[in-house]
Amino acid sequence: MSTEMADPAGAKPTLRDVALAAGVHLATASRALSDSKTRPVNPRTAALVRQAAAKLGYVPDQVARSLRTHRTPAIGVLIPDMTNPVMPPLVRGAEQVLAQHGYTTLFADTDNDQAAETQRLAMFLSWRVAGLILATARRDQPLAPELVNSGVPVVLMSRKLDATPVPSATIDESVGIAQALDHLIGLGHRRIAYLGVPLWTSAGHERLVAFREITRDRGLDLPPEFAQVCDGYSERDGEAALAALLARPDRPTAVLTGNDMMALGCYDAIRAAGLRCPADVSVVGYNDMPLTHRVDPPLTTVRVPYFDLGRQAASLLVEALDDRGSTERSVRLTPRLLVRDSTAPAPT
Amino acid sequence: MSTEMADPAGAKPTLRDVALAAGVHLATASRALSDSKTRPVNPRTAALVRQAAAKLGYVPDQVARSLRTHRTPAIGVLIPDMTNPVMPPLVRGAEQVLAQHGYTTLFADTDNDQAAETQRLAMFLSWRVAGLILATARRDQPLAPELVNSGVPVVLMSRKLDATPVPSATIDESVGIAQALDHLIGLGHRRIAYLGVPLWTSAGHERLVAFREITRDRGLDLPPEFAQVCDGYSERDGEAALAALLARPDRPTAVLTGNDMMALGCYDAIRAAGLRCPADVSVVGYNDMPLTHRVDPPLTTVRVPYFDLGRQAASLLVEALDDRGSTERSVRLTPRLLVRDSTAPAPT
DNA sequence: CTGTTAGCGCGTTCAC
DNA sequence: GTGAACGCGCTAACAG
Repeated sequence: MSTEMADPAGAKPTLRDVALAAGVHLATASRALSDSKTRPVNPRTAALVRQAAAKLGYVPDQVARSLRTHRTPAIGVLIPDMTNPVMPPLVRGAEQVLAQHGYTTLFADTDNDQAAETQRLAMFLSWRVAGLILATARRDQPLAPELVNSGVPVVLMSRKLDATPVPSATIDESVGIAQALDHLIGLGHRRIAYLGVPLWTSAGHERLVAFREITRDRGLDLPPEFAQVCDGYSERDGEAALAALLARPDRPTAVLTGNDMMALGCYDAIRAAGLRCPADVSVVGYNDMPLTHRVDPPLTTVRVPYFDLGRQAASLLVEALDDRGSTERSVRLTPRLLVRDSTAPAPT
Repeated sequence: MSTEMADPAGAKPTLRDVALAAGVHLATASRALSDSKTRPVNPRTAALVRQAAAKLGYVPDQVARSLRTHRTPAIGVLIPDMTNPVMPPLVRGAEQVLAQHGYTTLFADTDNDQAAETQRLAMFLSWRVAGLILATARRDQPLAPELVNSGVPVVLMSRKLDATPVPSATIDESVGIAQALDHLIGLGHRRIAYLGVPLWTSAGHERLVAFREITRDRGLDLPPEFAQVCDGYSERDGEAALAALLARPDRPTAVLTGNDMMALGCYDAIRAAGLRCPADVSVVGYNDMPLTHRVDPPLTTVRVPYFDLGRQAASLLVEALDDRGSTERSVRLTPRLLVRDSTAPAPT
């Protein structure tokens, strides 16, 4: 069986095959394809090599290249749960700029599980990723030691750490809370409650702190129970918390929640108490997840630019990778209140 | 500067360092850590090696390993758009079983763009991925030639190809359509319309075909305009299509749509026509995206097990990889109608 | 059971 | 400008 022909269906062509076909040396082919700055190559031969490569369907072996160069153009992205509606735009944004810069995105969903996170992190590290984007960070939990002394650059996405200063792309939660509060106050509300998401994320914590500070700032004198944190993120959590508050004689006339699901749960509590939204109680959500414009009533909520946040997180990392770790800065984006129909003037 | 000590903060320890520390040969250390089946190693020395590895913080270099073994435990996952609510559970499911089997997930969002897809595919191929999961397939568009003669196993997720038989994990669309139709027919509806999603996905095509077949089967005599396909996937697309139908003297009393967004657009058309849902017109959606239970009225829709679909797609691929490509089978899951409040008995 | 040796595919340092 | 040699970190052979 004579097999003198190039075998498009057989083994993958290697750089040597390309060099052979182009009638040049291996090293020349290498330089031609990666147009080496240090060792320029004759344009004519370069064209020849490129032609041969195309003809053979040559695809450079990233694995071999990485081993040689000790640079792996791959970034690990760790997500706590893709089902969380804020995650898809985050990931989409990150992947977009990473690909733009030639990086491949290694993806993992940890399902909010510590063991899963450790396992995925080890995977990423064994791939010698050039950097890591973490959307899984908990405020109180420092970066894993194996991570810090691996020396791999890390950027936190939509999260921050309390103690350790790690570059991050986050939003200014106080702006979102302030806009929501001022909207409500402008509508004449004075008894405003906050039902927060859990505090183990920086976002959750900052929203609560912002609520406390800004209400004090605006001269609102609220009972401490009016600023509380729920156990979870669900409609049921929001419903239960508001139900308790509505039973009070000094019940709130408006409620601001840490996410949209809880806001929708508030709808249920209001209805169950024989009240109406927004006539009796105004509701403001957070995140502007899909379809919140279609619920009844359409939800007033704080829109967070998650897609941009993902892009920024990736940009930060790419920058750091280029500048050899000089610019370890963070970025902070601004959310914007979206007024719909779940807020109305305070009842008199 | 004497640097005789192990440097946990310096260069990554290599297998040789581990072997040295454990007082064994490089190859022995290799076998100990990957407990090679073919070449068993003394449990005592194995423990020694493992201990040394742990102490040094050794992380095996997957890049070097892949170069040597010609096996890259990485799977590329190509997604058309993470913003599409069906995608997150798909990806989550796939990543979960891939990680379970030791595979790293390479992720890319093509933004429904051909050029982006080509670029990402080239990336994946250059990484010598062991397999590919594609959620981007278009019915009429065969697999890219560079892909087919790369020989990399491919599984299609939630999509199929018309001409080429590629293993896939999909759902049985005819079951979903049949359940929806029988529900409507049971409610006394006879004039039922279908407003489909575009036909370039197998799912879109199969839903339309199923609608036509089943309505004929059930003896419904529908004008051809009652089964139509919209240009896009949005609320506006659904609204416009239904508005035209509602203007007819023989307007439908029920409408089934190719996705949930279009179903919600139908709500708008119904309201604009001075009619009510479900009293005058019943609506059934498709996919059961988040919050469809909270819209007004809560949407009756076909729930599709996307998370399982993702798991199955990955399982299919892992199987094929184990069996060396012997079992090139496909899998078909079953959707289930979720009856809520957007459907009611036909008006008399 | 363990040590020895060779080389995966590529980029880079030297010589020419 | 181009050719030759070397080695990245690891595992598959083959001895011993």
